[in-house]
Formats: sequence, C-alpha cells, structure tokens
Amino acid sequence: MLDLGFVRDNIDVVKDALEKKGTSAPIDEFEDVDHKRRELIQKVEQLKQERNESSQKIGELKREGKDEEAQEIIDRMQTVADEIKELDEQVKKYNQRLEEIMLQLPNIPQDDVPLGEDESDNVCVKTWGEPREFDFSPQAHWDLGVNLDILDFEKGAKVSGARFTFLKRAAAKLERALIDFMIDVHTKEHGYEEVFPPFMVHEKSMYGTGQLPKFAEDSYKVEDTDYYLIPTAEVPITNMYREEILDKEDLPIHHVAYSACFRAEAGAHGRDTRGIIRQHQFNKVEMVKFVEPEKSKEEFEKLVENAETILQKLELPYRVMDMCTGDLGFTAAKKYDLEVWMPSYDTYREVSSCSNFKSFQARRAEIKYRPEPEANTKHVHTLNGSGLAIGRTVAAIMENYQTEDGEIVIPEVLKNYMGGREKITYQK
RNA sequence: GGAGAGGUGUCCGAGUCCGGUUUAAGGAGCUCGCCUGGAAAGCGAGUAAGGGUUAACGCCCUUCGAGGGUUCAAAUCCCUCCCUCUCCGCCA
Repeated sequence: MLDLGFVRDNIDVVKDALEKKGTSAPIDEFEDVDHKRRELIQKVEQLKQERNESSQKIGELKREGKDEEAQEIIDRMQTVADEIKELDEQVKKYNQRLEEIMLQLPNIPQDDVPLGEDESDNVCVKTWGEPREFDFSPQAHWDLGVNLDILDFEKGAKVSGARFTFLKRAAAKLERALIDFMIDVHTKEHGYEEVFPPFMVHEKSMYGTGQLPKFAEDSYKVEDTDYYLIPTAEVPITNMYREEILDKEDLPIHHVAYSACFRAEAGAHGRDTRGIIRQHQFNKVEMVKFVEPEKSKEEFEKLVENAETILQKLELPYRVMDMCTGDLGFTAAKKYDLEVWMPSYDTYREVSSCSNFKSFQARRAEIKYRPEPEANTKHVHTLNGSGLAIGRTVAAIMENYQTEDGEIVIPEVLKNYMGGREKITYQK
C-alpha cells in the first residue's frame, strides 16, 4: 500500500506507475472520496467534541444535584448522538471505499527499472558460466527422471492430479540435500537467521504481504476454515512482524526459511505441463529482510548476490534479469529474476525472484521502527528473494549434470549432503 | 472438543461488582534538565499509535484483545468472536 499523503500529493506519479505497470485502478475516484471523507470527519469530530464536553458537564451537574439542568443537556444531546451515529456510518463507508482504492494501487517502480510491457522487455544485466556443450543429445529432466525411476509423474497424477509428482530415492534425497545445503550457506556464510514457518496462514496475513485481494485465484484456501496454504514463506515470515514497532537496534533482520509452497497457478494451463518446473506444490528456501529505508538498495544487491552464490557453488550457468515495469508485479519497486540454464528448453528458466518492496508491504502490514529515540516511527523496507526454488534446481542439476548414458553426476558441493555419493544411477 | 481463569499504555499493575470526580491511579524503565569533581541517590519535566486541522506551535477525534449493541455518556452493562494460561478429552 502506498502512503495516503503521498498519493494525495503525487497523483500523477501514481497514474504514471499504473501506466508503466500496465494495470489500472479506480484512481479517478480517489480525489472525490478523499475529499468527502475528510469533510465528514471534520463534521463528526466537532460533534464528538461537543458530546465529550457535555458529558463532563452532565456528570458535574448530577454530582451537584442539579438534575433538572442536567436533563436539559441530555435532551439536547440526544439529537447530537443521532447525528454522530449517522455521520459515523458515512465516514465508515468512505473509509472503506478509500481503503479499497488504496489497496488497488501498485507500488511505484524504482527510477532505474527498465520500461517495458512484458517479459520480452526484461533486461539481462549479467550472465555467469557457459551453457555446457553436449557431445550427445541431452535428455529433458522428465525423461531422465522416469528412466532412472526417480521421478514418478503417473503416481503423482494418480494420488493428487496434474502438476503433482513423487520424487523417489536419489531425487527425494537430492531435494532434501539442496534444502539443507542452501540453508547452511545462507546461515553460515551470509548471516541469515533460520526460521521454520507455519504453512497455513489466515486471511489477514495474506493481505499483509499483498497476495490478497488481487491474487485470490492463485491461492489455495482450506475449505470451512480461514486458512490459506502459503504460496511462499514470504507470507508467514513478513507477517511475523506485522503491527509491530521494531527497535532500531534490531535492524536489519535477515531470515531464511524452508517451506513448501502452494500455488493454484490459475491461467497457467498448458504451460510447462511436463516435468517438475511448474507444480501446485513445491519446495523453496526463501530469504526475507527487514531493513532501514536508507539501506534497502544496498541490502537488495546483497540479497541478489546471496542467491547467486548458490548457483555459483552448484556451478550452474545462469543469468540475471532486470524486470521491466510491465513485469514487475503489483508489490515490487524493483525486481531481479535469476534464471538457470536448462538444456531441455534450450534457454534460461527462473529459479529465483528477488524483490525490493520498499515500504509498500511494510505499510500494509504495519511494520515500523523508530529511527531515533524521540523520533516518529517509520515503515521499514522489506525485501525478499528465493534462495532458491528447490524443484527447479533439481531439474537444472539433472539436466546440466547428465551423462551420455543417462546418469546424473552430483555437484561437488552436494556430495557430502548426498552421503558421499558421486552419481545417480539406475537402481532396480 | 469440554470446564475454568485471564487479555488495561514500553513493562508491572489498580479500576470493572454499583456507568459520569480516571479524557486510565500507582510503580518500574527510558529520555531530558537540576544537583555533583564524576557517578549514585535525590529533585523536576517528559514518556503511545492512528486520524483531522494548522505555515508552525498547538488544538481536536479515536484506541483499555476484536467487532457489534444499550446509553446523553462505556475500561466498566449486554451479545458475538479471537488469543493466552490451567485442567480434561482426542491426537503425531
């Protein structure tokens, strides 16, 4: 959510952001609703002041035994009470409408975000590593996985339906190994504190991070409860500090968490139907930061580097994409995607998305801090990034590390995590 | 799921039976000032958030877990819900 005063004073900036992000919101209504709301508040508050003063007077008169005088005021105040009730209802309506409008306004893109409409306008700012030249015809991970009998799509479909997969033996272990490895790197080398969050949250938390109200159709709601399955660990972790005023000394807060993620992926029908790239449930290691506004740019660059480190240690070729305005999403002011080389697609595919939300999420979730002992509170900046998506990393390892006879070499850094194993081979 | 107890400001804690003198006592902590060679103690002042208004100082409104109701007036009375603690049941 944007700051109300900011929107009031910078309506053109907001309109510009809407245009750049290729989205719309009832911004034309804003001025009218905002104005009416303030007008009503002034009226009702004046009456409330009168009521407060009269109530005190009534108390005094009653104590002095001047019941008749008191009754006179009471009679008069009955009308005032009715008026207040009426006006309060109107204020409430305008508050709700204003809130609705505010919730639909997207974050303002940072100055250096490239202009563009969609994915094709994203800018590659870095490539690392060379895609491997195969002297044989490489297999896709779904073929490798089935042939090695470590991915079972049929069983996944049988038990849960499309976009669910059983990982078996070495693949299952590789999944766990990667979670462990990534969390170890982030906690030991990058200074993040690990948390293990709830995988279900209530509605308020989904609003806090901005998944609702805009993306309801992408989320799973548990029937007959108020719970949503989390689409990312970002949701529970960011909401850990919802409606809190943090001490300056507590900042920056850096958390890393493993979680399963659940996404309905409405509208993705037909995309990436094969393999484990796009599943309704996947694992992810997520980094979340709460920082002072002045430090957020620098913290963001570090966050991206932290995610990159994982790919570098795994020796997987990747590139860094600077998301254009049209592909930024609703809540981000700046976003980089890390894309790993996938031989079967003959292109790079997203394994991490790193966003700087500035104060957008913090304002919605009411996460603040006090810059100086006597100063007013300010919203923190929140940042997050995958470090990394596990399933896609598994797929990337399978494809990039495959041998001519369909086996998979374990990346050097993972060998210890895989019980000293060098290779995944077919096992009966 | 059942029974009981509770939720008050940064923290502790009074007030709730019986609505008005509490626009929340008292204490602790914290900040600033006085005192001191320095410190402690002592003394004095300050000590929330959100909103409205204002050039600013300030003034005003709202908030006692949340929401609704009764009333001229609610921390206090009524209803619904949430959370915490204790015990029981169920369960990995």
